[in-house]
Amino acid sequence: MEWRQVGKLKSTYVDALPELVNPRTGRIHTTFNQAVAATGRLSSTNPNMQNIPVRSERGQRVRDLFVAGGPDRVLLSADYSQIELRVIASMSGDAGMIDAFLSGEDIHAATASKVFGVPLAEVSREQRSQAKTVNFGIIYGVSAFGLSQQTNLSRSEAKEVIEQYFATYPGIKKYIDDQVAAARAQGYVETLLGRRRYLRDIDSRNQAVRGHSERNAINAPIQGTAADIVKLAMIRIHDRLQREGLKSPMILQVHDELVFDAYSTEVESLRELVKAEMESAFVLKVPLVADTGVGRTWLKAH
DNA sequence: TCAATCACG
DNA sequence: ACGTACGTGATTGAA
Repeated sequence: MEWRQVGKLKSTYVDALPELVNPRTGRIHTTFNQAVAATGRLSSTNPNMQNIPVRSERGQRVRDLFVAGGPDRVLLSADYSQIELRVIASMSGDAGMIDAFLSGEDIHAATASKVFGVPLAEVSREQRSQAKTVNFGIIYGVSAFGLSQQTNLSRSEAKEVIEQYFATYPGIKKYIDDQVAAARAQGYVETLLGRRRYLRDIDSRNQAVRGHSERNAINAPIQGTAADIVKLAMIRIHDRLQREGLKSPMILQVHDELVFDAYSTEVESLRELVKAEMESAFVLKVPLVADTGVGRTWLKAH
């Protein structure tokens, strides 16, 4: 497994990326596709700059190779905190999840506290980790089987955790049922901004095919609304950079993160501008929060 | 050309 | 009885 990890990093990144450096600019120039992903996300090719390693230690050494454009510059990274969970909280109107975000709670710990019925301060690492897995799973339409595969919970335990989750956040259960019903009635679901995903297999007699379509009905409005919001923020940031005469370019989008090649002289005003535009790009029933970081490398900007 | 694998959010 | 968590792109090796 270690051999495979090293081989992946070498062939896909260490060997391939230097070949893609433009001799004129000395930089790598990706292409962003705006009409590929079914949810409205961007995708990135030749090379894919949205899957640069970061999770493993060896992966972090690769990400550390991406540097600012000159000695007078730094990379500024700004990323949305929990944007998809905030979107489902808002779209579903679930009072408990909305309250958790309004109070600025650690959403995974808050979920664990409610689902497992323990005080917030007594949530164990294991409980928080399981709650985090459920929170992510819910966005994808996970089943008890899927959750049991993803955790060390048995199937029956996973079933109970999901039931407790829906008892804690009844609005989320309703959101899921409503989106699947909307897909059946209309043949599509849509984001808060009206982007549609058509689901032609929603009535399939093949339950695996139909199940896939139902999970798309659950997930697409969430992932798609988040994508819409990020795009709005990008447009507004670009406008303000131009209007206010800032010269630091926006160079990357990684779904919930924007990266800028910032001139050191501009970095503080840029940071304020970017954070403000990301957090006000669209008004939900919960706050949008964007965290920023600055560093000489992409890794260190986090 | 395709499936399997693995990198990311 | 059946199938089982969303969205992508690049590389590899076999057909």
